[in-house]
Amino acid sequence: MKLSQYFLPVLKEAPREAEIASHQLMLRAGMVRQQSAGIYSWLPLGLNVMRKVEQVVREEQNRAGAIEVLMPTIQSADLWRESGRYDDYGREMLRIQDRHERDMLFGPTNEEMITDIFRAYVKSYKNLPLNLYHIQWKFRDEVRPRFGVMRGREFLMKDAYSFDIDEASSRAAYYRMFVSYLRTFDRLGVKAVPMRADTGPIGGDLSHEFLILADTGESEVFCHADTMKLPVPDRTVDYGDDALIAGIVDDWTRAYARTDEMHDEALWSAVPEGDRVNARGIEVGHIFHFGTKYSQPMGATVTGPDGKETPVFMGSYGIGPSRVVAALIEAGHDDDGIIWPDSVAPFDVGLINLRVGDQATDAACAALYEQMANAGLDPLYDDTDNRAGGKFALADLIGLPWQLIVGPRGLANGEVEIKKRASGERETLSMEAAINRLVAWREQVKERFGG
RNA sequence: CGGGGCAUGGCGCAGUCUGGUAGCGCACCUGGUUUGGGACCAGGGGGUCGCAAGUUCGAAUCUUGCUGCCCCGACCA
Repeated sequence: MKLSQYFLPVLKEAPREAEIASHQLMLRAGMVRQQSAGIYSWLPLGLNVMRKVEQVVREEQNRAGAIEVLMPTIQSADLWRESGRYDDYGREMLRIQDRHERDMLFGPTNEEMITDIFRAYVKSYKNLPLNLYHIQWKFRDEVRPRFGVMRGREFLMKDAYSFDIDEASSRAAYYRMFVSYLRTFDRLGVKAVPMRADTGPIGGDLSHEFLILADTGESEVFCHADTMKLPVPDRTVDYGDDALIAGIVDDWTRAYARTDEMHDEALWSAVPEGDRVNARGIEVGHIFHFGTKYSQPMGATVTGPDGKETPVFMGSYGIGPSRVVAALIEAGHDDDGIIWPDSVAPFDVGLINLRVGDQATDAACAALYEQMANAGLDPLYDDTDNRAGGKFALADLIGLPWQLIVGPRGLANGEVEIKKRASGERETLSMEAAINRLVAWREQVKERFGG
C-alpha cells in the first residue's frame, strides 16, 4: 500500500477524552473514531489489525473443531422469554421495537439463538459433539463505557457454543476450547493467563477468564508465578485426544490463579511468597460450562443411544477481538507509539522514502516495494513529500515491526537502513541483504505464529 | 446508577471571574526557500462559541432548562 493512496488520518495530539495509552494511540494512529459513547467506527488501519486478530481466532477455533456460522445482531425477544433472560438481563440489553411493535433486541450474546438453531436440526446423539461459533457485533448498554474500544457498548465478539450428550463429554469440549484459547493468545503474541472466574449472568459451574497482564487492566489478578512459565501447546496438539487435552488443562489450572472476585486469601497465603504474582489484567476471553441451563427451558434435547431424550449439555466461549486490539496496544507500546506483535501488525514494514522527487531514491523505493510484494511481504510505502522526521514519527506511531529507510545518502554507497521498531536497533546494509533479512523474518513469524 | 468535570474551526487550548470587533499553536490551501528524527518565510480559507429560553442597548461571557461527552466508584467480552 502506498501511503499517498491510503486513508490514515493521524493526529499529532491525543484528544482530551482519551486517558489510557491504547485509547490515545488508537485515536492518534487513526485506527478508530468515536461516534457516540462506547460506539466506534473502525478506520482502515484499525480494521486491518482487527481482521488479523479475527483470523487468528478463526483458525484456532477451526483447528479445535468448532464450525463457523453467522447469526444476526437483531434478535426476537420471544427467544429470550423462553430462557427467562429477557427479564433477568436488565438494562444492559438494548431493547427495540420494529414497525409492527414486536419486541426485538440487539444481541448482547447468543445462547438463546444458537440453542434455537440446534433444537431445530439436531435430534440424535450421533450428531454430537458439535461446536458452532460466529464472529459478530454485540451490544451491551454498559452503564459506563470507557477506555475507547476496551469497554465499548458495541463490540466484536467471537462466541462459540458447544453441545454434548453428557457432562463428561461436555467438559471435554470445554477443555478443547481452553487449549484453543491458550494457542490463540500465544499466536496473538501475548501472554494471557487463565484464571478461575465467576460465571455471572451466563450461569453455570465452571468458568475461566483469560487475562492479558497490563498495568491499566480493570481486574486485579493473583496467580502463582509457575502459571506464567508453562509452555503453550504447539499446532500439532491433537484435539481428538481427550486425555491429552485434559492433561494440558490440568497443568494450567493446578497452580493458584484467580481474579479479585474469586480471590481466596487462605489459599493465596499458601502460595510461597516469592511465587506470588499480584498484577492487573485485561479480560480478553471468558469460557463457561453451564450444562443444561438453556437447553432445559428451551427444549433442546437429543435422543441418546438408550433411546431416551435428554437435554443437551452446553458451554459457551467468548473472545472480544475489538478489545484484544486495545489490549495488544496496552501490552505493547512506548513513548513513540504502538509496537504490534509480528503476527497481527497491519503491515510488515514501513518503506520510508526520505527524498521523494529524487530520481535515484524514487527508483530504489519502487524496486524495493515491488521486490517485497513479490516476496510475500506487505509494505506500507511512505511516498508522501513529508520531511524525514515526520515520516519516522509516523512509522513509530503506527508501530509496524520494521522500517526500511531509503535516502540519497545511503544510496550513494548502494545501502539502505533497516530499523526494528520494538528494539530501535538499526543496521545499514545492501538492498538485497535488507530484503533477505525481511523475508527471513517473515518465514520465522510464519513458523512461530502461523496457522 | 451515585459523585465530579468539560463543551469555543479537524486536533490541542486561551478568552468567561469583571458582558462591548472571536484569538493562539498544530493541521489545511497557494507561492517560494528547504529536505537523514515532527523546517522556514509570505499570503489565504475555515467557527451563528453544544441546544433552547431569559436578562441586557449589546451575551462565548450572566441566569434557567436541556443535550452530549469525559473522569472516579458499584457491574461486564
